[in-house]
Amino acid sequence: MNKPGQQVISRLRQMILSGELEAGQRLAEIPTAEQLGVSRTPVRIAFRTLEQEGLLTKLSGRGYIVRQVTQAEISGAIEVRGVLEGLAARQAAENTLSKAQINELLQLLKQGDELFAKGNINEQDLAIYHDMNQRFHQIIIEASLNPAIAEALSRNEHLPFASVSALAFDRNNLAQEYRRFNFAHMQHHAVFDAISHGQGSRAEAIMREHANVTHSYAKVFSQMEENGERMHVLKNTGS
Amino acid sequence: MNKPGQQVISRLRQMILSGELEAGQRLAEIPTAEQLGVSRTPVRIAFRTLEQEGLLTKLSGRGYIVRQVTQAEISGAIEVRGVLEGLAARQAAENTLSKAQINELLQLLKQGDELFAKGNINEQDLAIYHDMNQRFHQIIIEASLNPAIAEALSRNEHLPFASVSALAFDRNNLAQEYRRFNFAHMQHHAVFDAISHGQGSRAEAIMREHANVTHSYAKVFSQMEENGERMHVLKNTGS
DNA sequence: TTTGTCTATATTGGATCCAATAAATAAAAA
DNA sequence: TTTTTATTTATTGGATCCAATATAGACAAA
Repeated sequence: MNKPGQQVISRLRQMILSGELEAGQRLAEIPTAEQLGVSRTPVRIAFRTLEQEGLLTKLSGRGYIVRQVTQAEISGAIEVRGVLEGLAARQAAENTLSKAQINELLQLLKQGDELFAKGNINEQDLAIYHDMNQRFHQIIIEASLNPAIAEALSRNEHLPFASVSALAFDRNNLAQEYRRFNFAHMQHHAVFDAISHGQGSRAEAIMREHANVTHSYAKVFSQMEENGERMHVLKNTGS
Repeated sequence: MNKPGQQVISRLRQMILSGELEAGQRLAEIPTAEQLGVSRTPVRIAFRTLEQEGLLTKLSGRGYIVRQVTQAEISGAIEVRGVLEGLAARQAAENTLSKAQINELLQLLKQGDELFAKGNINEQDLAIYHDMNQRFHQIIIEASLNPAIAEALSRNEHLPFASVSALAFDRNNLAQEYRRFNFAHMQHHAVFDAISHGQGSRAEAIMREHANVTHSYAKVFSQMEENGERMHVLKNTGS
């Protein structure tokens, strides 16, 4: 539970995902152990774990380095996410949603509708949308009854935009964000409709296109960061 | 390189993949360390590594257990493989194959053609086909220029049939296997043709169906094993 | 015979130490 | 001044030990 080993893994993962440990930074066992106040053993195990998660790269004799993430890597991961979530939607359509799943999806869709019914959106709304969005996607993945999808998606959790829980928005242009997320939410409706009617190909196509919206946004994000502008990313950074 | 740690990981992985350590079997640090002639430290790290690879499941106070693999898990993983390799073929079609890639693919296609030109097939031929098949798929994944695909596929390497390098055949019915692999190889031709002509959707559809051939075969495999019949699986078991 | 409690055993997680290896720095030679 | 060699420092991998925790077995009571 609260053993130092698990805490070391979680802490380091959080430090990497939050940017506290920047890409390119070198980490070694002894200094890290001192910094975290533990012996080397849990740090050694944490490093290997995070290496396997794709967050660290091992140097040959000088510790580990926080992985640089390339734009091509992010772009490719969004494509992978698109096909995997598309497959999840297809398989969910081929299965029968449970009553509980239907009810929860309807509840989430209604929750989203209420956000957009106001005609505008603020950051608090977007945090709510984020949670609703995440749960909506999770249910579909669960409804696929295919553990390999969640497994394959888990490899993207550390990449900006490619994580199923990631949500990026431009805080300086909330009117545009309102329209964009409203569109995305209407895609949620369409996916649910397709799944409910057992329309696998339709569900898959919508869900793949749903991920492509993130794709174009990742490019805008890169340009804004080059221009020194800031974009806000909402995602989970916990273990 | 040949440090005990790496050897322990490789050795255990091989023992699991070969069936020497059977699904459901329990492993603990101390007896395993004794058996392999090392201290507990590399065994501890190996267990965690293999847990992250999906080969072991941790018990709460009694070591690890070799993971049981369900038929649904295999089936789902083959689906995932289909969409990922389909995406790879699509992206390869959207990129430009290098001269070297084209030449190697042509060489591999020719090699396969020669196998089938004889009008029959034996186990030695199938071993050659296996290597040719594996390399063919690898090139397409490389040509996609999308590292996330290989990354996501790597999660399936331990599952029967879902690994890109797996090739199953019924050694008691080589005439049927001849026809089946001939068909699969003609799909290779079709995929190459689609990619060469930049036909992304066509390439993706063929490749997805190509994986589905494995799908139906995995079901036949289950029935044969229940009937006590043996089916031969060619795949890589190395690290 | 069954259930509860206590004890013994098995097992893991972490700390510490030692040896091997890699990298950085200093000193010597060209 | 530059290059090569030697030395020092940093770092990792593995071994061993200790403490904590979980599990199994033995024993007593109902």
